[in-house]
Amino acid sequence: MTDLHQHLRERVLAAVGEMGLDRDVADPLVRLGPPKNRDHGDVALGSFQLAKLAGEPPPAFADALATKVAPDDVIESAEAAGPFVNFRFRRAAMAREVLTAVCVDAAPYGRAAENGQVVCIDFSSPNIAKPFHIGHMRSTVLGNALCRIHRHLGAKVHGINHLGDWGMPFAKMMTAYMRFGDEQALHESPMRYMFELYKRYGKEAEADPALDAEAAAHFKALESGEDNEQRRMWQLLREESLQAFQGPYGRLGVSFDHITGESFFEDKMEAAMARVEAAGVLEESEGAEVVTLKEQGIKVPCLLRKSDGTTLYHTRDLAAAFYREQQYRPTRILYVVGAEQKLHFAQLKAVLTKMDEPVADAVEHVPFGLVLSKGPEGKWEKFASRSGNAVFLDEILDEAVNKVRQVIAEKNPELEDPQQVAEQVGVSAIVFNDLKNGRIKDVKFDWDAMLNFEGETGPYVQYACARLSSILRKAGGDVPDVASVDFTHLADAENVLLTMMGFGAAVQRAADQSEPSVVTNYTIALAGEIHSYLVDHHVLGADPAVRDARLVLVDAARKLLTTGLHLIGIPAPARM
RNA sequence: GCGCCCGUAGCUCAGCUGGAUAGAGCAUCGGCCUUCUAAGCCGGCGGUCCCAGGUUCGAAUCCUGGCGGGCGCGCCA
Repeated sequence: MTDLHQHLRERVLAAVGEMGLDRDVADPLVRLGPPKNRDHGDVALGSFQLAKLAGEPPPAFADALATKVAPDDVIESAEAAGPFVNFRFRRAAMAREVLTAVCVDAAPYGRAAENGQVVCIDFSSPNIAKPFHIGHMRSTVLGNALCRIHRHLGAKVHGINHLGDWGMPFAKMMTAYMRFGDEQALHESPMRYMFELYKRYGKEAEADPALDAEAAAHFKALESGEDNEQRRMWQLLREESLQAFQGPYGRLGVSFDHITGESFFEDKMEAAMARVEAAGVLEESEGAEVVTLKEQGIKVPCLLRKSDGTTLYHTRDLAAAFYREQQYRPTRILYVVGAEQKLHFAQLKAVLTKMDEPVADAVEHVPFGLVLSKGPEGKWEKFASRSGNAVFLDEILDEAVNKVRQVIAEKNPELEDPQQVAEQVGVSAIVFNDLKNGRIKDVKFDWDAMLNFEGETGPYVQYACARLSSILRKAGGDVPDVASVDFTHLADAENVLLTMMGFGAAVQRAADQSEPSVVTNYTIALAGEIHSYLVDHHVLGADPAVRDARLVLVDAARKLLTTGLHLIGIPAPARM
């Protein structure tokens, strides 16, 4: 909440108090929000519930409330409109509040002070025995954005890459490599080659079921902890793939605080199992060790040890939860993992609950939809890496970057370092597209839409930043001191200012709902206001006092847009 | 079969947790470059908010029941 909103809220509460309502009772009913239509005012209050409390008809109550909130140096007007009260801030006050706060980097526009929250974010976590394809991108970019958003709000964030470097998928890759692998080919192009092995294994295992048994045996040998061939194989493949993954991570601007894959918990699983057993919830079933969860409302039990004695995904996630709790003391642990694994995380949380472990409350699955591609009949269908039509992320990014390069050649041929800008804009277009819609929605991977850089796209927002940067550059680089600005000159920038004031609320909502798209859409809205404003408000040609005020506005808008983009992992080039 | 998710303009989606006349972008049609980047701006067209009940002063939003699509349901992750 901005200072202006805080002030308004105080005034409304005082007025409501004068009207005979108990302040504490009324407090939660004072819900100030943006009005349906901006023409109505800056902030609206539906007085239905307050009126009910006062025993008056809403329109009469709204009328009385509006007269009680007299104008002051912040509030310009309060007008009743039927059961609603519409408030307007003084334009100069809005400009002062926003521009000053942005300028000194104060919260909620700038990064907040430590707030005591500790948030673990388990994201990306790819199965490194598979190629890094488009499907891996969602968790990666969503998690990266959530890390940045929580950090901005003052949380201590632990971004964790819980690599899938253990278990059966890895064992299958080992088996394929040990049967028909070639070290030379592996070194040449690890990701491509492993994808070939992956496909070949799938094909051969279909014809020869013995392959899966072999893989299971290899996994058992690996998990024995002995220094054997399997372990050396595991090490080799793990290093190669991890290396190969650095490419995509680098291009996406993603980094991790901890890369602790499933294998990291190899020596921590027995302790975890002992803890489950000590809690008295472990049962034997058909030769396996399970925790039944009927009383938690989940029909299927959670398997923690297979009948051949080896561990499972759940075992490692459980060990990881204990480890994170003891190591980081998190208030929240977010698992940014596809919606198809909902049951898995419900089980994980239920097991911890049944064990009476407090960390259960921190566990929070952040599910997201699938990536779909257009099928032959125009129907949206799942990307299937198994059938071998997986699209490598690098190819997608390259295609977008190439398209951007063309656009640059066409629109801004004199741009220096077009290659770097193309990379920044092209990769962002793909990332932005992924973060634009609510995460639970399936992403429709539509080349035409993604390579169109007009409208609600990453380039659209970056373009706004570039235009602002250009103005500042042409002004000579010196932005006037905020303290010297006559804010009355910015009355015509009310739409920009109002939108800027919504920044904090957007970031907060994104964090609360684990929904980066709120920030993405915010950047679109602000960029739109800026584009509109710049059309008929020239900065450099204006009278000195107006010019100074507008320069400060431009500088603040650029800062805020840059921050917004940064929060979703996207750079803001100064020229494009 | 059971559980969960989704259903809003031709297409892709918002809709701030129940409020005012349901909003954007794309596509389409029309207008705007002698001044800071036209990857832009302004306007037109376009709606049975899947259907039927219910709760409420008020429902796209909450509840029940359908329909359509998707995902999941013990030794994979």
